[in-house]
Amino acid sequence: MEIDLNHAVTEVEKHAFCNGDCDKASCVCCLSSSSSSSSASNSSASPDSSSIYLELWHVCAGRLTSLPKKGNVVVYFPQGHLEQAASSSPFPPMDISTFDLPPQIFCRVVNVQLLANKENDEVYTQVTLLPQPELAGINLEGKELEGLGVDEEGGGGSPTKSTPHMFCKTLTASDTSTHGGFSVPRRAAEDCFPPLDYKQQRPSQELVAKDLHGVEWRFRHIYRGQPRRHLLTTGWSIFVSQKNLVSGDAVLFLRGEGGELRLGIRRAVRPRNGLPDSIIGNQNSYPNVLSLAANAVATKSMFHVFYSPRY
Amino acid sequence: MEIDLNHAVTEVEKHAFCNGDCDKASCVCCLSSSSSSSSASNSSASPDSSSIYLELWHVCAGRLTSLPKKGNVVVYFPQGHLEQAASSSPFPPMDISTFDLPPQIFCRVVNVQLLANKENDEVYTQVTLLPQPELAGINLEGKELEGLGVDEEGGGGSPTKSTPHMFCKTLTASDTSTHGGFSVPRRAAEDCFPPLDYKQQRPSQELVAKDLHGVEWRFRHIYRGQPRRHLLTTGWSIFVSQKNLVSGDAVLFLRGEGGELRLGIRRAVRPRNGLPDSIIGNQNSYPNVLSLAANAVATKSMFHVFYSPRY
DNA sequence: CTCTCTTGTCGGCCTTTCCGACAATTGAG
DNA sequence: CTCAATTGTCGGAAAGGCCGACAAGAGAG
Repeated sequence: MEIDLNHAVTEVEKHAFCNGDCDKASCVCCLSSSSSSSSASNSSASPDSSSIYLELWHVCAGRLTSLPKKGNVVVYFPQGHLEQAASSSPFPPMDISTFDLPPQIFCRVVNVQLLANKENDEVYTQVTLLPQPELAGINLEGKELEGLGVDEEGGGGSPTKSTPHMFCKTLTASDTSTHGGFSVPRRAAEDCFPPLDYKQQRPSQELVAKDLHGVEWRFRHIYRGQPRRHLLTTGWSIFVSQKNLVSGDAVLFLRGEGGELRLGIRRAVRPRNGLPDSIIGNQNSYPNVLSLAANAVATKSMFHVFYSPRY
Repeated sequence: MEIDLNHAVTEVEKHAFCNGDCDKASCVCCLSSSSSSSSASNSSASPDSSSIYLELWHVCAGRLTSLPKKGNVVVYFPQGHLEQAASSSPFPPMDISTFDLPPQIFCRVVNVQLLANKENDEVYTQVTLLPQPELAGINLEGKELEGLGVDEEGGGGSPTKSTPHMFCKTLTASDTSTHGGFSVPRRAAEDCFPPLDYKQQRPSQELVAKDLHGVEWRFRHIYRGQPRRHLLTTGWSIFVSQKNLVSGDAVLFLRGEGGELRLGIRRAVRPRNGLPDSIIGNQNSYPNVLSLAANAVATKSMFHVFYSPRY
């Protein structure tokens, strides 16, 4: 499973392209297609295709996430998709009979792109499906998939054991207040950050970590206080304010093989305000969602399904 | 002169490439070749090829700078180049007779690239010369050029009249202290910045200006105090610290036709510490400087001369 | 010269941010 | 339970940074 997923995404990045959907949402393909040009000191946006990025995506998505496998045949349920879209849409419910669609559509998974919303760092996937009308009559056993992203193998998709050094901490009031910095759990700091010289009185270093968009964040990591503990000071408050973090949200750090750091966020589940808070909701909502599928079936072409693993 | 130079640089950017010399120095070609991919919120590095960039370069270089014209024939003086290189080199002087070079080498100017050092924003040029052995005997009148960058037309190279809205201010102690912001000369603000609504008590706006590397800097521009004056507050101190500015250095702003702002710096001449403080010094210094020219003469191929207009 | 306009520097004050003190909490045994 | 390790929150202090006051300096007439 892990290997397959990695392959799938590597393919995506090789044939990188950017469609209209990328207008507001930052997508991996766009960013990784930016060349290796030397970038300015306070900017950087070119996540590599290393496995640590995939791991970061999965960790941000939550460990329970599983994804459809590229190349597999899945079943797309228009009704299910419509209901899901309706739940986050401001428009009144629509009648599925408007579209001349069968209740189940067999599709091959052509592509699975791991993406992240540029506005709020929400992770999501774009699944590219190609209808397979010749399979319309077969038995469902084994190869089925719900409309949105339940993998055949159940919950086996998170790359737990290939992420040796990572931690995730729910932010406290002190972490998010402007009064101080971020208190790093001891184990976390020792696992993920370069070691400090504990013989010094207040050993410190600069950490640089990239988020899902390839943006670099810099933090001063210091070991001080009585009792002594690990803290992130300078740079932390900027990160909190730019990402709009509040206590209850979580931040996570990953250390790659080469020692490079990645960081991501996982927001606390907040009461829904009824308005779609991400581009995903809009892309999946009326009147597009089913007409696109219907058109794909009619023309035997591909269509896209967006999927937010966390909802 | 201006038109020729513009053409020259446009050519450079069309056929953008990045050679090994760009390792530490940010060059225009590298940056402008980065595609139009959507960039992250706190990053941007893609200077366009508009004339305002050329103007910024010239203003940073100082108005007295003149440059060789692309397509012209110039005379390269190895001895002069060697002496110039020696003045900023830590190595002991060399004897020019080591190289089997004539005292004057007629060359055609194949290219003139306007570049900026990524580390310290120092402007410089890379002049590409092609030896013209068939001209070795002709008279010098009219078409001569010293080894490093004296144009045939003397000092006519700075685009003064095509830079309608710009200012340059030498920074005061107050401008560079952490205690406050930057006091903008009144004429300068009125010339270069969008007008404020003077009826308000403390009118303000956000200014965004790009430097030579295409990096965006944001400043709060406010008109306040008694007597009232223009100030840059938020964002200014970060600029000062990132650029390592001290009182005596100068900052300059340019407003383009479309209202877009550019800014550059011109450092005060500080006592030389003997060590070359830029990659240029190294590139021009022993043992490369003349052997590259000698090799070009022998193989009838091109060679490069780097030139810092301000020294 | 005088008068006005411009702008450099300063004190005041508020916010941000760094620091250790201390205590609440956690976890091992 | 007891004890030690960990870490959340706080007061204090230093630094950053916004404000107008004031006056030095520049320039016009």
